[in-house]
Amino acid sequence: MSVLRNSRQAISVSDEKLAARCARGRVIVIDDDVQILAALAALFELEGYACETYTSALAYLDILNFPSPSFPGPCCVLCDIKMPGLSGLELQRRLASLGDTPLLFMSGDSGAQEAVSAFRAGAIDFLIKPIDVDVLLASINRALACSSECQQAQIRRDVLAARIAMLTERERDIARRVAAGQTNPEIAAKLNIALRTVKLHRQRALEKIGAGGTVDLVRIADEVGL
Amino acid sequence: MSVLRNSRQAISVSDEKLAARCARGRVIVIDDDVQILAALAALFELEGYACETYTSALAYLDILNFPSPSFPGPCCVLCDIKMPGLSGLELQRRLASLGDTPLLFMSGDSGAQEAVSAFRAGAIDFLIKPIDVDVLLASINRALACSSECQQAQIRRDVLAARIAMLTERERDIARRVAAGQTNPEIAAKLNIALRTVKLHRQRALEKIGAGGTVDLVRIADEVGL
DNA sequence: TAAGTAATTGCCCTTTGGTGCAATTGTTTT
DNA sequence: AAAACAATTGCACCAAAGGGCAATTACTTA
Repeated sequence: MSVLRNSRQAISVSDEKLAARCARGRVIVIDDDVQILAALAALFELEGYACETYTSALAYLDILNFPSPSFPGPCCVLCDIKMPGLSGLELQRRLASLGDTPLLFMSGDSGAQEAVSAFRAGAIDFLIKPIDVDVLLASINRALACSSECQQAQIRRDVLAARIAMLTERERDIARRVAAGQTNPEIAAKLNIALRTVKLHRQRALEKIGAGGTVDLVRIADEVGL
Repeated sequence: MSVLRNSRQAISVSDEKLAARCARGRVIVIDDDVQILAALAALFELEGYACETYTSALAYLDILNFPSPSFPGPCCVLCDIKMPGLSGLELQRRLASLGDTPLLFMSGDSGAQEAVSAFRAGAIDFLIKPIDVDVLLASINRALACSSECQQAQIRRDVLAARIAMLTERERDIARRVAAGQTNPEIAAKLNIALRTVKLHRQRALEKIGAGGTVDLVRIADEVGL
């Protein structure tokens, strides 16, 4: 039932459907039990999500090393905590430095200690087997919603950061001062340059950043820094 | 060893020391085992924190109902999860609606389920007995630091909210529009009032809010709303 | 009823912000 | 060396922001 997909596969005719599913949400399931993988994959696909399955944490990490073009959309990882090779908690440590994909754990007979470690390290949820389907789906929904938000915010930050990167040193400096509330004459005095020069840099900075006015600039400065 | 303190007690000569301890951090310990309470209280007092102990969740909630003047400072609750009467998780539910005091749980033989429930409901940590003293203190430190941050932010928001509450409807409306980037002439046109009037309200709003300029107003508006 | 508060407006003046036009200088890239 | 980019400045003009002064109107409160 379950189809193992990785992002390296060639573009095929089924990609349209896959893209649609990915847009809704992509669930990455990692478990050494193939039966469970199959069952979960079937469940998630039935719910309209895209699903990728891996039989080990390493297999998943391998895929991540190929920054292949994947369909956009929210994404979360559902991972068994007890697996041969890399355990779930170890995977979590390695993922932490990479991105901000929400991580959910599944556990059979683990004690409280593992759950605590998982949450401390930032896990978004910890599901104890036997897992209720509704609870699982609700949890996955939360995780995907969280991922979606993060991604949107990240995209916005990236766009703005790219624009800010286009500023020259002078422009950035003056934009910073403007965002700090300094007036043009004040800035001119501080930098020992002509008022006209300040105005010019200020204007250029606003243009490059794409801020409609000073008010926008302040918000952008507070959001992504300058 | 441990001294049970509640905020209703009369001001006494030892209050200076207590105030100093509270400023460093106040740990509220709830456990039905008096031995443990005594030991923890001794530990925390030794570390320079103020410590209040309660033998049941209800006893603590009772105290909260008397909004008595307490010394300011960061504060956290360390609570056994398994207690007669109100359990730790039930206490958590009731506290959630009250304030944002960080909550830490202690647990002897609880399963993962309780830890998961605690974290889902926002617990800041979950300590499994036997508890390592260093781990405990580190966790308490995190919680108090968190509390401190929250309190500072809350105070700031309260101050600003109080100022904003002094605005008249007109002033608030115009401040909103200014924060949204509208110019005085635009606002005047929208509201069908004279430019001079807009300027006056704008000026008054900035004064009352205590914003040095438009830049400040934008930040305040984004932080506490208008 | 008198005082106080809030909203309103006009006139006038200064400071800031926003731009166009034109030009100079130094550095970097092709 | 020519072209391109960044920083700089002067002059002039207009729009917007910030206030001072004075006055009117409507509504609420002591």
